[in-house]
Amino acid sequence: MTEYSSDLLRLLEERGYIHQITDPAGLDALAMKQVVPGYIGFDATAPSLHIGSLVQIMMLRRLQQTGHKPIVVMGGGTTKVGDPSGKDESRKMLTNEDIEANIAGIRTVFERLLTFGDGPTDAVMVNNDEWLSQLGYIELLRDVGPHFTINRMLTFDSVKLRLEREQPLTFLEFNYMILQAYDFRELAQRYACRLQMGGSDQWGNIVNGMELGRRMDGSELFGLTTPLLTTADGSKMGKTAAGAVWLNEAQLPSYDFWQYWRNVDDRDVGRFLRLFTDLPLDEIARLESLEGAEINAAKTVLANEVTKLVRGNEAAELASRTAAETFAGSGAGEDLPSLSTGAEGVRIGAALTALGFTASNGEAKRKLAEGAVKLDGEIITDPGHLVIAPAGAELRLSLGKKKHAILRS
RNA sequence: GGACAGGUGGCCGAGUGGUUAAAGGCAGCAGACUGUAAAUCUGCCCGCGCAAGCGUACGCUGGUUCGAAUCCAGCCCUGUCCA
Repeated sequence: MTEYSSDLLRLLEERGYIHQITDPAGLDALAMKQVVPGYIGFDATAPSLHIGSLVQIMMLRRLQQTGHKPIVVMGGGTTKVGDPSGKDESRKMLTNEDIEANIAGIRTVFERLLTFGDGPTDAVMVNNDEWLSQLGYIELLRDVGPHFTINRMLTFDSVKLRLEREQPLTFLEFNYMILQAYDFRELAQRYACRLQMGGSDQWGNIVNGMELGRRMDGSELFGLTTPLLTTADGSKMGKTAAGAVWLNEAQLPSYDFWQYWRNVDDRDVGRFLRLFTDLPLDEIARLESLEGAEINAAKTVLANEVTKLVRGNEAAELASRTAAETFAGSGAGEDLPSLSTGAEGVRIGAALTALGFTASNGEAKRKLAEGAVKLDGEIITDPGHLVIAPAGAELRLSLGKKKHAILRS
């Protein structure tokens, strides 16, 4: 690997963010002599991003940490179209109101991780709907159309895969890459943006944008992608079957967020510490070298640090304390989910479902039969069991080893 | 517009009239073992009901039949080739 002279590329390199750079030497030189405005685009398909986007968010943070300017582009306009990259399924279309609400939700996370403002290295957030919705079709065709050949568009993985798998790819989606290319060019004009970053699946889109900027305005633009983040068992990060690991509290309680990091695969600990925390590298090296059960200490650090960044100090402390009490002692931490049994009590299966531990009463019953359910440490198998928490006292209801809740009257 | 192929449970994929709530795999959950890890083995895996039982389900609508995911008709959707 190349030795970089700029703080930016050195930091990104040593922490494992770099997969490909269009012109490493050129970007390195640029970062040495000026503030580089760089952007990453985010979808506005949900009211929160999930941890699959966290690498990108952290990369903007690194950009700012090394004295450059992060630009967060919310894909309000492109969300209306839908990125076909890496998907076999088309995505459903959203209304303007949905998209607005989603953007407002997503913004909160960025405000924790980046410093916004008007200064030269302050972050800004823009919605690409601002310019995309202004575009006239004829105008777009005339200005941008000549710079794209269908021949080349067909060679991009996002398109090629769909075709090879004989999956539908609509004209609407096919246009996504043009709009994203247009974004880069527009940002270069508006903010003197020189760099677009993204996941490795965005390489084609990024290169298109660079090309478009060069052909239309003669600007020299750069692209940088991160490796596709998979967990050690090979699955894509951020999606569990139980649902995505959301960054916003409203979509996922901080206790669960903390638990996600606490439970990562041993093999992922070092990598994640480098990517998702600000801890110094020598400290990370030490944590990473822990072996056997010792590595649990490193996982706790990981969970604490990431939760602090994304959810704040208070949430991290509470989640961490709750975990210690719940798993080390036999107690029950205050941050556990809780349920009121009322005076009449609740059937134990219904309680499990109400807490979200089981998806249905049927599943709850099966888990009971399997002996997976404990009430205050005692295995309960009777699905008719009525739970009444005595006034002033707490009962601890558990499904398996990891799901715990507090029952109160 | 035409010919052909196809649309099955979260995903992949068998099933071409009855013991089919639907093989098998993946994913997932739980148990054992552990370290709240991985690997391995075991069990579970549509919903409602304490239960007997009931209700839904194989693109949609209708039909044939004692009985349909399976047969027939129309429609919708997707792909391939042709115009």
